[in-house]
Amino acid sequence: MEQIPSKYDPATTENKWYAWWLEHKMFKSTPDGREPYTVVIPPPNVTGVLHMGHMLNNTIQDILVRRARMAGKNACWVPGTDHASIATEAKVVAKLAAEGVRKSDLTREQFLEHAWDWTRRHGGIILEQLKKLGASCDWDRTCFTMDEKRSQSVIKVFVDLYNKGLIYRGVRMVNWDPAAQTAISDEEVNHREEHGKLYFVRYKLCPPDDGYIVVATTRPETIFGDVAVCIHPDNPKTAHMKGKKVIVPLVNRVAPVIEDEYVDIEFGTGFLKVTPAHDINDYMLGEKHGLQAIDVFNADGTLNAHGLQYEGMDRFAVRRQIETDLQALGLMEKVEPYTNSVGYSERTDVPVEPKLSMQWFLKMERLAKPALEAVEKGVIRFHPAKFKNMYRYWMENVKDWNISRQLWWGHRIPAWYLPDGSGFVVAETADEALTLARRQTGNSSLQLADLQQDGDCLDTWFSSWLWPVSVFDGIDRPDNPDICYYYPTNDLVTAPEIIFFWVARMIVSGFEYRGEACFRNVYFTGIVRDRLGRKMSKSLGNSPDPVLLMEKYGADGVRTGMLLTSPAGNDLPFDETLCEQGRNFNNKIWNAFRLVKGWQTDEQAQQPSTSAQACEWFEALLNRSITEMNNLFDKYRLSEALMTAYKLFWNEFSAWYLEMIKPAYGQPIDEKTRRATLDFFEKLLQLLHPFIPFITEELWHHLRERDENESIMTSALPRAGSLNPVLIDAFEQLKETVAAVRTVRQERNIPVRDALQLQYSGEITCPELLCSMCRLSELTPTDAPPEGAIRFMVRTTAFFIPLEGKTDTAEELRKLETELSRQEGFLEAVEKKLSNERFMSSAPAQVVDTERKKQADAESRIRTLKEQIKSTKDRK
RNA sequence: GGGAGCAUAGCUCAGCUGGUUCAGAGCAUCUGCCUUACAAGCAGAGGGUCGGGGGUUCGAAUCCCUCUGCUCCCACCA
Repeated sequence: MEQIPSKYDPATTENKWYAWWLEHKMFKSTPDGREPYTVVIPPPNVTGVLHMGHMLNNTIQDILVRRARMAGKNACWVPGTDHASIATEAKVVAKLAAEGVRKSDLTREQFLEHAWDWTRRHGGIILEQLKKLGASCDWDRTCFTMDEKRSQSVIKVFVDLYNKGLIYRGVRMVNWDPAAQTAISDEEVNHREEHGKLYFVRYKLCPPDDGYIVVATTRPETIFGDVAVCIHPDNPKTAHMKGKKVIVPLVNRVAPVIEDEYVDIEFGTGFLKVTPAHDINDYMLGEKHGLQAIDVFNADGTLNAHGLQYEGMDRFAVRRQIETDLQALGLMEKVEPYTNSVGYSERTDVPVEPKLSMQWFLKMERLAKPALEAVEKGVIRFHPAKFKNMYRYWMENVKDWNISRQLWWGHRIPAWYLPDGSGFVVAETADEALTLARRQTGNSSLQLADLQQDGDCLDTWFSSWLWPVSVFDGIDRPDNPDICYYYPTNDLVTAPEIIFFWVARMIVSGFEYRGEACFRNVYFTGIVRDRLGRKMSKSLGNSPDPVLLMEKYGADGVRTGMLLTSPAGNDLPFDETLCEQGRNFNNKIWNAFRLVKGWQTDEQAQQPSTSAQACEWFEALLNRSITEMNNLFDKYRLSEALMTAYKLFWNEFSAWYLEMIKPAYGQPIDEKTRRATLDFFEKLLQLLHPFIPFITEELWHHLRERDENESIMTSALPRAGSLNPVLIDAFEQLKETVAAVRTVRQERNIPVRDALQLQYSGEITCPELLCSMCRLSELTPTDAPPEGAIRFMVRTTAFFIPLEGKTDTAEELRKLETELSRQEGFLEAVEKKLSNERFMSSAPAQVVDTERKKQADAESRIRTLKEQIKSTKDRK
């Protein structure tokens, strides 16, 4: 044993076993006769690096996958990455900019070259990091949302949906990201409260009328797009303006005063400037009243020619300048501080600009129906279930999905415009497009060069929404063996933040392309927060580097740390001390192993009765824990399942069981006990393996001889045998008694090596173990407590330790009397209950029985306490 | 503005359809221990009137109402 160090070193073990698992193709899955268990990874950004959220999410997936594998299922965890079009394109643009190259100077092909280069250079790092974590993905199945198969699936789906009449093109007010220069969906906009200003601007009346009205606005820079001023038809304060015209400042455009109930009478001055091109509500007003929409911005957020002398200036610079200029012109009534919420782009974090543009949309109403129903009816279950409400609300009010993005990095929209703007065709390939175009135009001499493919690409989610189907090539080859076997997948583990972006849409596509739900359960993880409760983020710099954490505490340690405190749907307040706790736990296992491994066996030796009892007890306890863990896993309460195993190993197995059966130093152990112990140890390792795969694999191999290709990974999860609650309770009483004796030793400063005599009055359990665990020289029943003994009670049994001279009578008496009055109070309450007729008549018999038992126990305790007090007093 | 949820020991949480596994767990704290598996440890102990108030009931952490304080989602009044 000397050669086994007392500190477990995870680094070598973890690298060794991961390599071994890969080499032995342990994660590989192919369809067979077993029940499949499928998980698809939420594909991380291909050029991203591992953060704490990934750690949590992937640890959970790995636990579920490993457990399913040990439960005899054919477990398949498909890894992959996402091309993340906006984020990646932004990074590439920034990189080029740093080199002095502007995107606009490059052709699409040249830019994509750079993007692919970037992807190849930074791509897949995150997958390597997942391997450090121990992720048991079938790496041969690694997919990328822009690899050939996935791209083909996306295009095929687009064409299919177009042909079904579900995809259309239209001008809409979209959220424009001036930094990324693309439209983004509503879901990609985050609103933030912001302290800004409310400007009160004078609009002169159109001659012959004289004077002016005051309009309140937060965005004076959009004044160039003003085409009307709107009043509420019933507002007496603005009624005098009905039918009049005003002159928009700076541009001197004549604009009518229109009436609409949309205007809030209470707000501002009652006059609302109408800028249909730059505000979603104004846009609706414009539509309703037949107003022109004048777009005053360029794609990058600078003013265009409509902005007159401000042309080329940034929108925020213009806002400041206009404030000054209007003041100079005497057209600024006043400026007030004002708090309103401003939409920010999730990807680039710049304020979003409402902008009119031509986009592609997917009609969602029909598609959403089966997806809504599946969750409502529980075909797909959410954990925790509270997210059902959110989902329902969104699905019932689902809007058409803007699927086009004005980017190059992504799947290019497979639409080709005909010459002369006479329409377009949608097809999977350019050749098919040409054929279609020729047919549509009746012009058989049409050439590919005459067609112009749409320059936009598809929203990233338009590829990831197919993920559970496309990773098995189920779009292109819907009858292939993989998709038929692995689909529907079982569990999806993801963050609630992307329930609409991704989860809902996957469910939609699953029904549309496979006719059934894409998964059975969705486990929503929480957000990883720091000690102060802040979300961990790159910009705050409050996120520890997961790789460094794993180097410091071992992957097993970090996994334990992450899981110890993260019930589904709850945020995880991360603290490095959790990893420390995880590491300590692994070290505990390591040292328990050192003990067990160090024993010599004596083939001849008889099993002591204490060991026999301990074995019987621990087996019962193990069975109970297995049952508990099964229940917890069924409810996806993984933290609690881990805690159950943690306590079983540390508190029961190490602190009690091993102490009970441990032979004296240097003494051999009997074969029967040794075998039972190894068996328990093995089962404990198996129960723990999904949580801490590395150390359990290592020790499983050391525990006994194994075949070369055997792994704990594919060993069968232990099943629960009989529970024997009576035995477990007997041991609980034993443990309470042992603890009580230990307390006496500590309080009286009695060294462990001094044997004690113990007398008792009442029932005791497991006397032999009590003797050995407490180092008793004598254990005898008595009716007459000895003089001057230390006394304590466990349940209804009184114990006495004769220790002349070691007792403090006054203190003893005080304790006894405190306990007596507590017991009397308790008894009083119970008796009150039992004498209450309404209780007796309405409470169930079982409840009444337990009350009676309580009464009897309390009476017995009181009797004993009184006797003790009397004899203590006598002694005095 | 609309909706959902939460509030239990210093911290993170468990407590299922009201009644001894109802006041729990882990960590932290305190007190002893370097007891040949483990000081990344061992043994023991303390700690909460279950956010406030009211109600239903024989009985409420648990059900109802209300107040307070947090969190999240949706909408986006210029």
